[in-house]
Amino acid sequence: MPELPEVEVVRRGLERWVAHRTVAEAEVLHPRAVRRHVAGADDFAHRLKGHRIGVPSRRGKYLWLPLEDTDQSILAHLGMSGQLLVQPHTAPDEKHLRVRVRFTDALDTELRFVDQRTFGGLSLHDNTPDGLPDVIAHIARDPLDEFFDDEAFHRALRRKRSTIKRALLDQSLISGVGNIYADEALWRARVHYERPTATFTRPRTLSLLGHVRDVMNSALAVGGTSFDSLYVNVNGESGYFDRSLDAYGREGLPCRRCGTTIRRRPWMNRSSYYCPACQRPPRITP
DNA sequence: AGATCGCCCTGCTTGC
DNA sequence: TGCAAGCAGGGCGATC
Repeated sequence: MPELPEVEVVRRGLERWVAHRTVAEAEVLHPRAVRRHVAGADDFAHRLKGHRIGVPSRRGKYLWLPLEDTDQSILAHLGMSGQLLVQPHTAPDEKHLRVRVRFTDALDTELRFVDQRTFGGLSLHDNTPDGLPDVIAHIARDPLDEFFDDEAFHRALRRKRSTIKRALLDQSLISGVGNIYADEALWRARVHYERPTATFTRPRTLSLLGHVRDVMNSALAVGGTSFDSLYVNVNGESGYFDRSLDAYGREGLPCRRCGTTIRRRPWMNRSSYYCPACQRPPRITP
């Protein structure tokens, strides 16, 4: 499941292998992969043709490739299973290949969007004056963004009548955090996933943000080592970092801090993993 | 109007 | 053994 660290690894790969190349031709093999491009697959392909790719950017789990000499960008979201791969022309088509982009230069590689579950996709959008695609203007800055405002995040938490994990997954409050890194950061911060956001003190918020950043930076460091010149990204899963997870996916295993058995609880049609001793449930108020 | 729910999608795993 | 249910889950539109 690509979250911020995995998407950043992809962005870096694109910067190295795709930036500054000119599109010769784009081919959409599955219309659902470009469903956010309202004008349709043919329009998407047509508009890419002949344009040079700029330096890729990222916010949260979204990344985009500016089209030079236009005021537009190719927006990409990997969803659950999406991959952006740089492959030799001769590599056989992947089973779930959705979009192919060929370039005008003599390099023997092309860009491929491969996505089994098709939750992800590519689309073309106008940029806002800030240079980000207009359709993601509502996505908050992510915790690795130098302009992320910790104080504003704390105030937003205090205003909300919600619980902390919902807030961490709310991409309009803080972006880039998914189910895995939410559980990991909460475990590190010793906070239960259902703690009401209104109970957060400033030190607790800042501590949690610190753990969010720590776990993402650790994952990013490991993701970098799995980089391969053929593959722009990792493998679409958690990369090598899954070996370092302390909570997510560890139901029935001992907490690495206190030895108590890690629990899994159904939550919002997914799962929350936590240590019942380190992460005490909030007191129920009548 | 903010919070919550349901749907989209496929392949692997689990259980009867 | 075979089939079906369960599970993975981000984001967005609909609903309360």
